[in-house]
Formats: sequence, C-alpha cells, structure tokens
Amino acid sequence: MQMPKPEQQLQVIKRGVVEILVEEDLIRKLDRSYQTNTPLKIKAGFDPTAPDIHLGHTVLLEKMRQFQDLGHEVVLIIGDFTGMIGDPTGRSEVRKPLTKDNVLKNAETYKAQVFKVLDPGRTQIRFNSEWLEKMTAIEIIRLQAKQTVARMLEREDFKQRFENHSPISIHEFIYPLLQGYDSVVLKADIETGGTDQKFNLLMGRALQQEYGQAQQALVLMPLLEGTDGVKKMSKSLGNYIGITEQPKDMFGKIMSISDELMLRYYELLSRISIDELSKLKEGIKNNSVHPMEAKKSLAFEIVERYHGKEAAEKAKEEFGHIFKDKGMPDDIPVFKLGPADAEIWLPKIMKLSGLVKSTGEGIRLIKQGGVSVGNEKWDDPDKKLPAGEYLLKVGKRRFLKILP
RNA sequence: GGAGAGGUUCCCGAGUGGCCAAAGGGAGCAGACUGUAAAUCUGCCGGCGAAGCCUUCGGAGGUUCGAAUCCUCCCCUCUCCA
Repeated sequence: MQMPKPEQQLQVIKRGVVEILVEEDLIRKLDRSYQTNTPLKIKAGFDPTAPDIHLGHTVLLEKMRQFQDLGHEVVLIIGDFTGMIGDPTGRSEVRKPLTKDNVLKNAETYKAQVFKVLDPGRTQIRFNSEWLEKMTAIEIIRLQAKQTVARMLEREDFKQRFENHSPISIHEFIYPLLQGYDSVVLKADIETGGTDQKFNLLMGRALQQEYGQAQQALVLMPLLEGTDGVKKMSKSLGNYIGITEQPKDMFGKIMSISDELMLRYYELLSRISIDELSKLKEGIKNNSVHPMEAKKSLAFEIVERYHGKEAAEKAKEEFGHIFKDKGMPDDIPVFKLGPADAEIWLPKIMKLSGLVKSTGEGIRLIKQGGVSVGNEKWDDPDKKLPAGEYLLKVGKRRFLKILP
C-alpha cells in the first residue's frame, strides 16, 4: 500500500492534538518512512486494571487508527507490570499483582473493545511484564541512575504534592522510568498519550537517548472532558460514556452534553473530515444547522461505531420517542409490591426500589415537585396511594413501574 | 532519633466547651427557563413514617450536666534538625 505524502499525513496527524514533540523529529520520521516505504512504530500504553474503555480513551485509539490508515503500525502496551505500581496519584500502596489469568482475561476484554476502533491487522499487543519482570535489581538501579530527583520533581503531580507537603513514596518515581523503558525495548518511533502522560512520554525520549537510540516523537492528545464539560472523563467522576454502554444510554448521554463540548467531541471522536467539520461549525454559527441536529448525528455516529447501524437507528428513534413525544422508555425498572402492602407511601417505595438513597431524599424530591404519578404531579409527601399499578417519574429521566 | 504542624461531612475548607448535623465554596439532585444543551435564578443537599430520636468531625479511652472543640494513649501525613 502506498502511503500518502508526508505533508498530507502530517495534516491528519495534527487533528485535535495538543502538542507534538518534537515536530521536526516527526517530520523526519515520516519522510524517511515514506521514502523507504517502512511503516513507523506507534506506541501507546494502557493500564490493565480496568478493562472498561470509555470515550476518553478512544481519543487515543482514534488517533492510532488514523496512523494505521496512513499505513503505520501500532504497538499497544498492556502495562501489566507497571500496573502493579500504579501511575502516581498519591496512593502510596503498591498494588496487588494481578494473576496471570486475570491479566489474560482483561487483555481479552481489552482486545474486544479496542478492535472496535483499531485495525487488528496493524496492531501488536505486548505485555510489559515480558521484559520488566526479567530485570534484576542491579538493572533497575542502573535505570534509576539515569534520572535525578530534581528532574522527577518537575513532573506536575510530584511538584504539587511536594509543595503541598503531601506524601510522595519513593516507588512512585520508578513508574515513569519503567514506562519510558518500554519505549527503549520497543524502539518506538512515535508514542501517543494524553497530556497527563507528557512527563512519562518524555522520559521515554530521555531514556532512548541514554540507550543510544533515535528518540521517539510524542503526539500528545487532550484529555477528553466528561459529560459535565469541565473535568476529564473518568469512571470515578461518573462523567463518562463507556463504549459498552447500552445504545440508548450512550445516545442519551451524548445528547445531554453542551454545544461547546459537542464540537470538541466532533473534533476528537468523529471521523468526519476536517473540511466537513469546519462546514458544520460554520452552519451552527449562522444558524443554518440546529445544534441539536448536529448532536444527533454525532450520537448516531458514535453509537453506530460501537453497536452497529441497527442499534444506532433504534437508539435515535427511542430518544425522539421519549423526549420529543414525552413517551416512556421501553424498559422501565419494575417494583413489585408485597401482598401486605395495602397502601403505598411513595418515599418508601422510591427508596426500596433504589430510585433514591433515602426516604428523606424521596420526601425532598416530592416537595420540590420532581415527582409525578402517571401524568399528575405528586406534591404531598405524606399522601398515600392504594395498592395498584402506577407509573412513577422522578426528575427527567428516572422512571419506575409499580405493580401490585 | 529530636522538635514542631496537622487529620472536620462526597471534595476543598471554617469552627477551638453548649446557639453544631457543623459557616462558605465546589460537586450532586430537583424546579423555572430550554433544544433532556449551556448560562442564569430558586430550593434541597447524614439517617429514621421525622414530634422527636439516632449516627458523624483519624482511632480508643477519659474529664464534664454537656465535647468536633479539653486530657491520655494510639494510628496516619507533613515540615525542620540529625
């Protein structure tokens, strides 16, 4: 396969990136690869502990996919060894080693998810325990000798903790070294990662130089904002959209993001061309395109990618059904009353069904006018209902069917 | 090893004997407005069928009519010195 010209490649590569380090290195590599018709080796690392990919991770995957489409090769490193240390975040414990079985199982899940985006034919998957496990103490110490504490403290996370007098454990320094060493072992040409990984990726460059290799170019991608539009997408913040989520949830979540965020998602997640994207932006600006329609297209594209066209059609339809026609979703959770329940006290039922955390919260919601039964607003927290079949709606998107 | 500072509700952070379920901010939730958007405004924001009661301020004891606040021991973190 003939690769596109380096200039064209560069244009594609640059989409959405925050920073390329060092751009001249990248251009040189692209030129050389083009002339010799040799694919470049793109490295990216993934943490093996939570094999549950969300859209934030796919920003990187999409970038790698672009590289593949340009004719290059991706090496995906599963950090099963470095995962035992954990990327420094202030937690001081060394994580429990995952069992071999666990690692393999997670890797399988990973592959299944990752290949929704990546081309398996141009992807290698490697575990870094393969080489890190074999290192002797003296080898590790020699590796450590290649960097200084001062250099480590340049890393934003360490710097902050140091200044805030928060604990920093010594082993946390090892993580960037090992991750950088992966690049040495692979002789990576390019490494992609989030901006939060900048320090680690730079370590790869530094170590490659120490070991007498050509230095990898870095392609730094932004961290995708979560559905709140402010903080980075992450599972623990609850602002994520997982790629294995139900089509309708995925669709709904994408629809609820802000317009600004939508454009960002377009840039980083959509496969529409750069030209099409600028046309879309223009259209929204001069009101010829309704933002909601643009958002629907985006939601459709993403759901289609992970669940197929049919599921995307269905999700879109149901979305219209629920929110435009004020209908109900198809699968509402059901709460079955016990035989002794002659009457229903809503806050209690809401709590028992898991709709709210406490009856107190239920009472509050009712007082605030956030609860309706059937289509009637329910505003008396003390009032009871005779046993029977009801449809309960809490807020905009929580539903419960009560059955006798 | 020595000296000092500190650990408060989901997060940040006030509080230094009763007025403290604990200021303020953030997050979250609900309402209004909408395009299930953003922004804005309003309300709520430990639990209990709620009057009142119960659990919460690193942990365990103690003083007191009464403790997040005082005392003792312990655990954890940071700073300076060695």
